Amino acid sequence: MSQSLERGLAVLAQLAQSGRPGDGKTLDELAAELGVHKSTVSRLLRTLEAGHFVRRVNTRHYVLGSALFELANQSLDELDVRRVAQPVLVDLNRRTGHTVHLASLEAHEAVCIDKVDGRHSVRMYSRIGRRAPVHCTAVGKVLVAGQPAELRAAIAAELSYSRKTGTTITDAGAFAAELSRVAERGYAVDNAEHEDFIHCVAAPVRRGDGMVVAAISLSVPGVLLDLDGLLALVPELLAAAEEASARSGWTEKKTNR
Amino acid sequence: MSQSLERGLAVLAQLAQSGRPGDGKTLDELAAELGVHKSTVSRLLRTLEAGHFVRRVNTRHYVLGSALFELANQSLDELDVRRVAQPVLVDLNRRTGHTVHLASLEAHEAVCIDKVDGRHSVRMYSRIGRRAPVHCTAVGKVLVAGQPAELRAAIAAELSYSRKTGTTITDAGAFAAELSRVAERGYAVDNAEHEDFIHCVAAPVRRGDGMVVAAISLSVPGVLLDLDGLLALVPELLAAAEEASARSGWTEKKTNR
DNA sequence: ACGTATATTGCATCCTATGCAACTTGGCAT
DNA sequence: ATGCCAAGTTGCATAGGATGCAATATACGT
Repeated sequence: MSQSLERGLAVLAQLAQSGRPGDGKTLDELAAELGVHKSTVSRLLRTLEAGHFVRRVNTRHYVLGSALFELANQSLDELDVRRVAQPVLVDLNRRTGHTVHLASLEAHEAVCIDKVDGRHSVRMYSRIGRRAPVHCTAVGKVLVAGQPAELRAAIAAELSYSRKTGTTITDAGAFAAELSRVAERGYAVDNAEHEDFIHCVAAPVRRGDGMVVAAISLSVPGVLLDLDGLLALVPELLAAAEEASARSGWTEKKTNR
Repeated sequence: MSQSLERGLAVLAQLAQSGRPGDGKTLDELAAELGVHKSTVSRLLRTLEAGHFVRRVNTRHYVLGSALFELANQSLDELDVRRVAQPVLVDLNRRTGHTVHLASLEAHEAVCIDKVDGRHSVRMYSRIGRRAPVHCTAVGKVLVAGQPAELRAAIAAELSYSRKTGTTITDAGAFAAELSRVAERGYAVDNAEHEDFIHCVAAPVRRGDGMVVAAISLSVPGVLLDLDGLLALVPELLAAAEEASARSGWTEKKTNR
């Protein structure tokens, strides 16, 4: 393990949590937060600045720099499924007015790779790049349900099933049963299992060989639309997921599951 | 300067240029490209993987991971000017059908911080996070023209005025004259100075105290719309920039320039 | 099952990263 | 304009981490 690389990445993570957007952090603040000497932080910042990962906004404050944005966006833009799905997400958002996500599986977590905010100003956990647990999110259930049996078992064995709300699934048996329901009806539901008061439904996006490579979801707080109201939107969600799948090369007659 | 941090960042940069989207690179490939031993790369990857900056897509290939996307997007989302300007960009894009950018100044370069693609499928240099020279881009000219005289002079002195196309400004005197024109008419033009066949117009976005903090641009290839056609859209661009400025707290009567 | 390619790890060594202290620079109050 | 103090930078000695090599382990293709 590379200690100074770890420290450099920790500097980036601290700068991302500035709390004072645009203002950044001073060298002394970073040193205190990371528990290393300010001369060490000064040298790390020098390296990060040279590579445009960090920049100084005045003599005293540091913020994240454009190299980070460029690497991240370049990589996201190259994700085929994200590119082909984007017009579908925008359209679903336009028609329903609610927050739409696209997520993919990374090891045993769901990662948000695109997001279109709903008409209403709603604060949610999700953010592009952010990982979420698969046992209690609609996208997570869809992604795991869509993997080969062996991989599903391996993932299920690795999960910690931590409780997030009163309705969270907290054991492997209940999770397996839920995955069966997801496979059977072709979509998943998150009944405020991950975040209190937030309901989601998600459906799979397949690529040419039928494999589930992403999940599209609709998320909405219960105060705006109750669960029954959200379930009424499932046909539109399924249609959007099929459209995104078609654009990824999938045709329905290939489905064997 | 921190050598192993530099190497770790170089790994990230190499992975961003995979050339085979989604497929990633092997340990041996990275070692060859970076000129270091594969055991060194193995340890760097171990550290990057632990922090989710990198992930393995099978036993042999590495791709950029979600931590990068999360840091980048978290930070971009916190940029006030980007957040308030976004609906304005989307609206300008809807009304004109062309590619709209939002850029800010980072040292003596323009950085794209938001982008809405035009209706036509057009390949352009710009990408969120990517830096561009200020002497031959419309956003660059607007950003520099909008800085205090002392900073303008310092920036102008630092530029290398490298030629990009047949119409690029290549000396300081011509650049200063161009900045005067920009200040006088309130917008800038890029007459294929940065990229052949691509024309742009840009206008300033101000914050509450009148400082220019960003620039909005409209970009279009000459085959879709000639320069005269693009100039006819300047009133809509100016209106959009004023709307974005208003949302950033600027009111017109504060302008002294 | 076997051969080969690729990845990982133990180890010795070199060299880098570190903290400390001194020095420099910048901001602020007077 | 000046002085004081806070913050940032740098020289240096040292500790320890990063490195490459070689051996070993793992994975893939036939």
